[in-house]
Amino acid sequence: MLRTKTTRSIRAFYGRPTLEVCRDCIGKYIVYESPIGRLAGRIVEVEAYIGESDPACHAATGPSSRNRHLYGKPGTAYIYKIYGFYCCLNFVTELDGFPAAVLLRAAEPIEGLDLMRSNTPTTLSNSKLLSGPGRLCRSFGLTRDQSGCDMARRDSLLYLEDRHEPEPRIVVSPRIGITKATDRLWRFYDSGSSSVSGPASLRGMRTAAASV
DNA sequence: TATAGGATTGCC
DNA sequence: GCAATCCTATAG
Repeated sequence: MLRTKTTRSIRAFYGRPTLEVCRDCIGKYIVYESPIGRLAGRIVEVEAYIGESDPACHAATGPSSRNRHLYGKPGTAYIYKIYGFYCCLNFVTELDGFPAAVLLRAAEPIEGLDLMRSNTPTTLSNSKLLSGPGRLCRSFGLTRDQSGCDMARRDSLLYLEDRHEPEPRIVVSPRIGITKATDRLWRFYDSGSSSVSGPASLRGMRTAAASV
């Protein structure tokens, strides 16, 4: 990653096994050069959704108008609306045509906190502005209008950035908020971050942290 | 065309 | 604990 590299090499970052991409995302930055200014957050929690054989993946029932971006090139943003209120941001992984993605669930606000607050009237503390997939999109001002954008392009307004910081302590757990395939340990988070989403019982250090 | 439910959040 | 609110998938 990412900005100093070519579109081809950025594409290669996304075009790998989803669980590897998940692990590599923790501690990286999600940046959005939004209409009202530059926003950035340090990613602390993601989940993997992998293929039509994953019952919890939106591609579980095959291609449709809703999930078509999942079948696009790695690095493609896939943003959908949930519960009629919120949006969730994913980016596509693996091979072009294979439906898999990483869901961004939480980040620590780094740049543009005032802009985030202007996007979302809220009483949340700073550390919680991007804590949860709905909050992340709301504070960033991301909607389905940005779905399908190519985050691997060097001129993309939405992209990942590597600030070459030490790798954080990464913990894995079952995915949360779903009812199917809850046995898969496809959620990854930085156990040292106060911005991880979910109840406290799902944010702490685990002794049985598996590796990818 | 009708209806059920969802990768959530915030307030009662 | 539950309502809010809308889009999609599925059934009729």
